[in-house]
Amino acid sequence: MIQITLPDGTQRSYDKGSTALDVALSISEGLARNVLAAEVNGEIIDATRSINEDATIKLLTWNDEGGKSTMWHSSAHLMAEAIESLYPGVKLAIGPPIENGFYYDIDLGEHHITDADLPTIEKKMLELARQKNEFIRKDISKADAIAYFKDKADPYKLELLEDLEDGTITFYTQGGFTDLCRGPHIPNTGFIKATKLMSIAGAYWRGDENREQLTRIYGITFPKAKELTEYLEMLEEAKKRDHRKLGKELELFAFSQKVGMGLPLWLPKGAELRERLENFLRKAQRNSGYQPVITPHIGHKELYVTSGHYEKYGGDSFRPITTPHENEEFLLKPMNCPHHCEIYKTSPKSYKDLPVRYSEFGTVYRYEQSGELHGLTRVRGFTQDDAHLFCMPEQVKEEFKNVIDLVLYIFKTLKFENFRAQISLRDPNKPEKYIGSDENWDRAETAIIEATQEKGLDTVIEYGEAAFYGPKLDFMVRDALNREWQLGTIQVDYNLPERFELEYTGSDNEKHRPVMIHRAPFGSMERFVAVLIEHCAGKFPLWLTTEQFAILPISEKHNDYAKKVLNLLNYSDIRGFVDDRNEKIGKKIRDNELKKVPFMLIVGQEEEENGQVAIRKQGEGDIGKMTIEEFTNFINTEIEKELVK
RNA sequence: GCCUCUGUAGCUCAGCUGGCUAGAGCAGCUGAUUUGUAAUCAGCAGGUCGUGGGUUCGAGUCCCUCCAGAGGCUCCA
Repeated sequence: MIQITLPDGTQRSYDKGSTALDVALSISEGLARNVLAAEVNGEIIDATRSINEDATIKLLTWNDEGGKSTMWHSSAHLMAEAIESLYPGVKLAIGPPIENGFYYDIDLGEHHITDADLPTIEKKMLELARQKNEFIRKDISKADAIAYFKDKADPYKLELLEDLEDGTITFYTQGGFTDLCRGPHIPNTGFIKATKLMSIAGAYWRGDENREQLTRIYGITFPKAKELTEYLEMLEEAKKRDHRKLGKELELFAFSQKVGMGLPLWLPKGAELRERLENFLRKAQRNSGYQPVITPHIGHKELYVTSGHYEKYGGDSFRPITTPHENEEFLLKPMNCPHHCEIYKTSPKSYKDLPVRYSEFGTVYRYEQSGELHGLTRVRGFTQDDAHLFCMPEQVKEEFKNVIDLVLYIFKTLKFENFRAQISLRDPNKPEKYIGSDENWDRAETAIIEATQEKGLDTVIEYGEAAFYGPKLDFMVRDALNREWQLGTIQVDYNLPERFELEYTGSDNEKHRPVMIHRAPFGSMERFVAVLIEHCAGKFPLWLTTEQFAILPISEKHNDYAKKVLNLLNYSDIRGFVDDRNEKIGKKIRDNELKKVPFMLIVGQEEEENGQVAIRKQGEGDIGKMTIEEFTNFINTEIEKELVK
């Protein structure tokens, strides 16, 4: 007999060789029907494998990550089986589960698969799934495994086998399909009730662009058809929120081939939105002791040779610009920090001057491969909400805390409630990778950790993720659809103060080297606006949006009254316009709803007679009549509610 | 950069296996209408079918080049 401990702590005895499925069955039949795999002593294995020793086990169902990934791994095998039967002779590479589903990399040889073929494969998969074929695990010797794949002439599996040790190799078979696989798998294919193959992509064998390009097919499966429908609906929702789509519809930004790809053009409404965001941060920064600076868009090549950026990035960057006669070389500014270092050097600094905080909305240009470009999130020219803080080593912690406050203030105001902070530290085993003294690194790393703790931040520590010049703290934000984006960043830098020979005079009258902190709460205005658009689905907070209200006259007779109302409201510093098109009221309402204007003020005879406006809230409908003054107070209160003190 | 797919009017799209002067809706312009909570009606205008080449009696449609966009390009049996 063996002792099995369940997650709630209860212990039960079972015959030696019992399976997780047996355990589930002894608890309830319903549970047994849903068990996909089991975590036994921390390792995920087949629910059908014998357990021969005392163990702590957790039964994994669709509700567990481990259950999902097992199901998707098995789905990859199922897809491979379907493809192999439809396209004989294909060579299989790898087929793992991923965050949302699975993929399989396949060398199709003579065959060619396009999107139009995917439904056929899906159909075949479901047909095979309905056979409820069991996944059968089998230990196999390396020699036999090699023989098997030599027979199949599959070079990829043979290459994988090279790295495996005899005695640890297993095959899994379901129906007529056998694959080299570590497992685990679900008990049988019958669990797979719904499947959708998402896309076809190219992928290099082992991610190496010098090797064979394989065809990768992405897919996802579900135990219930309804869940697939819900998943597809979620994707539709994501599409509706896509900032590229909304950016076009709401006339926020555009791209032009003539201007160049990856170079965004901010349209009037987008520019106004961005300006408001910038001013919001400017104000917060002024209150936190930052000083504005402005630097040019290009800089002498020497500047970047000094900073080290030229050596590191020069080859993968835009080529230098040269002056016509002297042949002096200038670079498009890839970063603002070297310029700020030169500003620091314009006057001698005393310890009494520190910290010095220079801020700039600095536009930088970086070459990105054409395939990497994506809407506003990945561009070649963008504006960082950059600042560089120069301080004494012992001030690092305090400065970090101040920056964290600023970042949290911004996130709170814009309602990014789901975020996570990642601390990136040195790789303790590779000290040679980093510049700066151990003492300073220790101090800075401790400072970051303490600062985040004191601010009550939920953080993850990643060792070896620090830049060579210093540790950092990054903020990853989840948008309304649970997708994660890196936005704000705070980085300690020992490198640039050294390279630019920055100094300050200490209280001991000696020269010392300051520490530099780079920080950007938004990251870049472009990326931030993109994430913001997707986060709020284009319905910006009232304080930020360009058109807070639209006044809709019922007929042209009321245009004059509408303009009078507009003047009064403009006078109170709220923004809007009169929709005086010769259209019926229903049409005006529809158009302004689609433009996501937060409030519509409908004015007709009644309102004109009583000095009122009829308010309609975007997405909600009629909310009653108010006088101009009442509306002014109402909207100001709404704005007030949004802003964080 | 590489792979798969896509590229028709400002926007969203139709145009089947190659065959009359390339269509629709929205947006635009002109006019009528004077409107009460998600699309008033009529007329007009708008396209070198991404680009360049090729096949053909004939190309938006087939083939190749290039350009741009979308999804991908080790989450390792």
